[in-house]
Amino acid sequence: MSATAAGSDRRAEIIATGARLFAERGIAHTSIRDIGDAAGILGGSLYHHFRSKDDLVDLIHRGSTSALDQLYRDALSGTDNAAEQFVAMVHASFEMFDRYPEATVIYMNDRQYLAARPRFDYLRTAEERHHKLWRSVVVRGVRSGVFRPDLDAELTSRLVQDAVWITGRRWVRTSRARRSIDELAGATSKILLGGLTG
Amino acid sequence: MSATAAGSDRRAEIIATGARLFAERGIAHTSIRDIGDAAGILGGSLYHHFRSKDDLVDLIHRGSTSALDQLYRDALSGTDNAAEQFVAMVHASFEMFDRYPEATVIYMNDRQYLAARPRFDYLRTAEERHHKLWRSVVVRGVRSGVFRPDLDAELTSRLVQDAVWITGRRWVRTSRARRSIDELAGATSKILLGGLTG
DNA sequence: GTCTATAGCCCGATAGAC
DNA sequence: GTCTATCGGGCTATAGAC
Repeated sequence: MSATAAGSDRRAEIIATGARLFAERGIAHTSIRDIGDAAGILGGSLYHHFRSKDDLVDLIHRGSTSALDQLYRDALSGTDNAAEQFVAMVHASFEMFDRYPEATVIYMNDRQYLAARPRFDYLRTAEERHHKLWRSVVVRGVRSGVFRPDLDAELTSRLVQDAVWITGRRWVRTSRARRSIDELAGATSKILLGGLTG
Repeated sequence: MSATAAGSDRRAEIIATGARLFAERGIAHTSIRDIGDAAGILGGSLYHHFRSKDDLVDLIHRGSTSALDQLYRDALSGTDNAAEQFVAMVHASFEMFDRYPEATVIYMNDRQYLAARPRFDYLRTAEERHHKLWRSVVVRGVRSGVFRPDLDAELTSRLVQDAVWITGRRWVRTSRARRSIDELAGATSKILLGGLTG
């Protein structure tokens, strides 16, 4: 249906505009009118395409969490060695940052906005689901003797997960053009892995 | 003067209430009326104590940056060994998180709010000033052979500074009672330092 | 599908009584 | 020093014309 297709194009364009502005200025500081202005449409008219501002926020994040689930699954299934799994998890994370840069930045910057709304609970549960994976790699590494025996699994896994995400945010915002994700993932995993094996 | 002293007490009480609410819910999501309710006063009456909401935000952060300057100065002056300086910098950071927990959390969560207002430029310049210190330790460590030679100074120093702060935020919010700052700083610096010397 | 126009709400801040 | 009362403005979202 051509009407639907044309509608989808406009819709996709507006989603992209909203994602860009939300990532640049934050959700709370970007009004519906701002998005309308940037998309060449009046604020009120956006409600023909979306039911609410949060629907738009939701559309930006839908897909990214399940994509990361799949990337982490692949990262863990390739090997049984904890150090190799760790490096693969770092690379998988940066692959996601590269595919969903706006969702990455918005999630990092607007945690409080998202946490205050029950409809975005799926983002928090995804983070906890992924933390269990990071934690399992740390525990396996300690048990198998690949990582140092004195690591606190909870502290270590939180630290590496947080460090990878915050490095990803910085990269998306400041140096995406200058440095490839493989370079960055390699340098990041080398530092963090050295701390676990050292 | 007793009137001034009594006024200062009330003022300090309101600052503490504002700091708590800003840290819990975020600045944008905490209204003047919210602070008034929590302090047992009407919103409008707060303007007898402060000129604006941002004045209150400012009072919460004033002092913490210069205190951190001093802590870092002391950390660096104690030794010339880069590894020891690194551990001292981590400890200094957590000392600051312990002394100014609300300022720490607000700074981490409301970066966008603060970055959008010129009056809070001093927070960003402080972060850059402190980053130069982290970077100098990394560079000194590489040059003196204490750290691995292949470290990218910019990436590494950003990573450790970010990782320390985000770990501090998590600690302030979730486990301040359960774990002392010395324990946490020790575990954190051990992991990060291992990545630099590994 | 986009427009005009506005309802309804919350916000920061102010004026003046007590 | 706190109150009552309110101004002026921005916001999300809606109703109905075109």
